[in-house]
Amino acid sequence: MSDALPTRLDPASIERPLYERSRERGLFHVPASRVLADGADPYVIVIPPPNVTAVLHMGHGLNNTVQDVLIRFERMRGRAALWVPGTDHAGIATQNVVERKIASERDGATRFDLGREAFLREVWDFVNDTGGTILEQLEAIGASCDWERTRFTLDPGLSKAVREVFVQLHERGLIYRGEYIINWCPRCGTALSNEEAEAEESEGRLHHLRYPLAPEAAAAAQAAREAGADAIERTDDGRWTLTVSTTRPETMLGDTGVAVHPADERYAPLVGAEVELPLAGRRIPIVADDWVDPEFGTGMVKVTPAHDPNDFEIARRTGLEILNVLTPEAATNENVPEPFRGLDRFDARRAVLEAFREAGLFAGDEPHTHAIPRCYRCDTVVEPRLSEQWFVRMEPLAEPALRASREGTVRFHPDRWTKVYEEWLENIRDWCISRQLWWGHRIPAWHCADCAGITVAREDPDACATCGSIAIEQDPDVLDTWFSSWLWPFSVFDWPDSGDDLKAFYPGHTLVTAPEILFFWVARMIMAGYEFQGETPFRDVFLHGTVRDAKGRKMSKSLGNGIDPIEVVDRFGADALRYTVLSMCGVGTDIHLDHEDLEAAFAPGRNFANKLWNAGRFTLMSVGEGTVAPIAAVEGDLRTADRWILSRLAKTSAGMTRALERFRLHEAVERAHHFFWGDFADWYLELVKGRLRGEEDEASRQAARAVLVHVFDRTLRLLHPLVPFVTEHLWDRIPWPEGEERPESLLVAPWPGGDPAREDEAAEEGMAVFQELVTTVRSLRKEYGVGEGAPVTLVLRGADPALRSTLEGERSRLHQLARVETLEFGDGVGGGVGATAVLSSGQEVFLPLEGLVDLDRERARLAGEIERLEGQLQAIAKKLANEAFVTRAPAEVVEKERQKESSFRAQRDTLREKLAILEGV
RNA sequence: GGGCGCUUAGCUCAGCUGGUUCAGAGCGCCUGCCUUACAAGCAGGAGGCCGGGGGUUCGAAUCCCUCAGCGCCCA
Repeated sequence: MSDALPTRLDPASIERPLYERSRERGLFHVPASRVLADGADPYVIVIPPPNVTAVLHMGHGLNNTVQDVLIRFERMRGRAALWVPGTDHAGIATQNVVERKIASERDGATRFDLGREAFLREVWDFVNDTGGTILEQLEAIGASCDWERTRFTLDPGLSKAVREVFVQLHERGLIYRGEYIINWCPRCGTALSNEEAEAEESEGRLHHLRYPLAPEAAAAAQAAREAGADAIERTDDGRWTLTVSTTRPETMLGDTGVAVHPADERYAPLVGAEVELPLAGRRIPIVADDWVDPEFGTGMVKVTPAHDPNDFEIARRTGLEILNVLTPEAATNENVPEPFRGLDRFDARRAVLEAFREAGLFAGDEPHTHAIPRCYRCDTVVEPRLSEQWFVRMEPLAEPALRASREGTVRFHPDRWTKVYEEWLENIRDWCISRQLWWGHRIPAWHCADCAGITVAREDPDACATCGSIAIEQDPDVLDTWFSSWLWPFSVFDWPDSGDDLKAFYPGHTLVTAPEILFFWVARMIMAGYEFQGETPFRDVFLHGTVRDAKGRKMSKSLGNGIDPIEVVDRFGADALRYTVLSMCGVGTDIHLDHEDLEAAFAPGRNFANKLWNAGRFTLMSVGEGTVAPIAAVEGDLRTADRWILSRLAKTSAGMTRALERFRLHEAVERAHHFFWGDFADWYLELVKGRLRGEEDEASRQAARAVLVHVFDRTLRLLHPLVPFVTEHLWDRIPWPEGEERPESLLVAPWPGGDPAREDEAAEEGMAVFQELVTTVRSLRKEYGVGEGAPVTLVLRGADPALRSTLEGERSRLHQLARVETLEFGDGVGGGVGATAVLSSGQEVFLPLEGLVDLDRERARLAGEIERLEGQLQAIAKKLANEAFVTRAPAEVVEKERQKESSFRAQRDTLREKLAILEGV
């Protein structure tokens, strides 16, 4: 394959075909037999399933790029690397979308107008039409998922798993049904779990309301007042009142009591007395309960058992009545007096406050910042509501999950999430799993009309398990979507059927996700893993940051600050997208991308891919068509530069391996970049140009070709997980060393782990001197405006014989890299007018530039340098004079300081002498 | 209220187990280059009390305490 490559990479023309080819070759697919029969070491990632109706955003882009890097890395390391893709049915979200669609298409029709069956057909049609979109989009960014294993949480197999789990938990007594205060979204019309009700800080008001005490409580009120109860007051008309505070005044319509702390002596006389609840015209008792905080507010709280979880508990303990005053839509219901009936909760709030003002019972209000829970799907303010729901008892499930992190079986990266995870589990609360939706897994429980018994079964029952009646009806509710997601690590492998896939691929290895769903999903998966498989679903949890815009705001549809990854891929290529986000993917840090300037935002990736492309072009062109020898065959002809680049390669390979193993993707990218761009392209390619052109002997040319091919091959392997497309395109075109077997594809070419035997300190030191010399000459030339094309003479003084002979051999390289026309050596410090600098080892670098060098400027420059060195020397002298340092610091550290001192001194002395000479001119 | 994290160049961030000519990278900026792979590039440069204060240590951007500012999670 020697088709000429254009000077610019055109990602659009190469990416898709390469992806299709790899897929067709079956490189993404991992059959269980790879593990069970061939004994390959499995490496398994299950995708965090995106919502089936979602379209790809940058969060997905980052998340899946990270997973793909890990999968490609482990695949190259020879493991059976399996990445299972799929989607989540996303109960509320999907149902909302389809409900809106129906409403707009059919004149405001609701799902109730259609009926359950017809509505579900609509949803399925919608999902079947649009459901595959996001997975196809993943292909565009290069995700090497095993597409033969794509799963959907509503697939028959996964639905079977959900049902099995429900039944098993029910059998174990871990699922129960009961009436409790749950989080209710009045807009979605369903219960939510605690995790789905997201608290949001907001500025509200705390209202103080006066409740009159019943007349017969006057004496008790008097006593309380005397006991220091400031909240007990007498109004102008002689009535006694108490004051309570609330942020939700409308709930007072459902108050059934007022509570004080039992040990609060101020209110002791009032316990048992009654209050005349304003507006409602009811009498409610004052009760004592430990939950009340005497320090907070007045120390008296109104109790609204049907609309507050704490109040509900108080009512249970003290026997207060429970009165529901809101409809499912959060409007006031028939349990409130006529004037307040049928009002939306916020209208009711205003009406109640107004009524209190009119009655003279309003005791003022004040600004109050508090956390208001909102529905995580539609942002509506969640209403605590008394409702009969299904719950999972979580404490027994949490125990092994907690132990897993404490014992290090599951590790979080970054580590600080461990504590967050453990604290959540330590304070675990039961999980409300029923949802009043239609889209999802219907709860496998049947209610009997005759005996009220509930039948929970794996197969749909014909009769009540308790009384045998056939008057049974399935529970109308569906399960929380997360109730299927938490089974994902094994339900994708056909559990509860125990087939080869489960044997081969469970437990998995790495989970890659965002911290937002640590509780929702990650913790629950671990719990389910232990409960149903007896072991953790994965060992490592990598939690990456959030993608934000240039101002640090989270990307969102409503802000319009999102970036469409597909647009990025179309314009700059998947490689550019991947490289860019990876280069910013520091452990635990968010990623900032400017949505208003995609060109700038993705420049790092685009530039890198293009640079690689061009380095590849050059390599392929210069190596040419002839046979290439393996490295071993040219060992005797290797030059310092060859040994140097092989040494750098070895260190880079080892470093990248370590970085990827530790999920330090940003570091892997940085090492790759430094090696490829800084060492390989900037220096090695420049250094071998002449040899490749045949400016030296044939052996040197063949050695250069061999090293170039070898190093470039390994470089492409190292870069492949990061930028899979451009690397594969180039790799396909590399000539292969004679006698070596070419891997089937770059995707499965063995990962270069680093060869310690190739690390070569002598070569690195030699190159360092050469590089310093070149850089110094370039810098001096620039300082005095010697044009880049203009040749110059270099006088190097004080070089030892070894360096001298090395540089003798590099004359042409010095010419090429720094336009050094003539190289002269000398001893001592030279006279003459020109530009001077010193190498770190003290040799004088002198460019005779009569006429170009401004002597005053040169003197000032040298003086400045001398001053800088003096400063360094003083600092070191101080250190070395410190006996504590010399005796207590490790010997090699002290030795290093001594070396630095002698180096600085040599540099300074040379410059001083030079300056003295110039001052005499 | 409880917990966690962050603060290093104009911007976004590295800097691991305290010690390398330790203060770095990318982007941006300045100067010069269309050099036979690459102007999406090359060469050279400017730019920082490592948030403030205190401590531990022979030695602190790095460890500890404290203050300030910002952010996140839980109640």
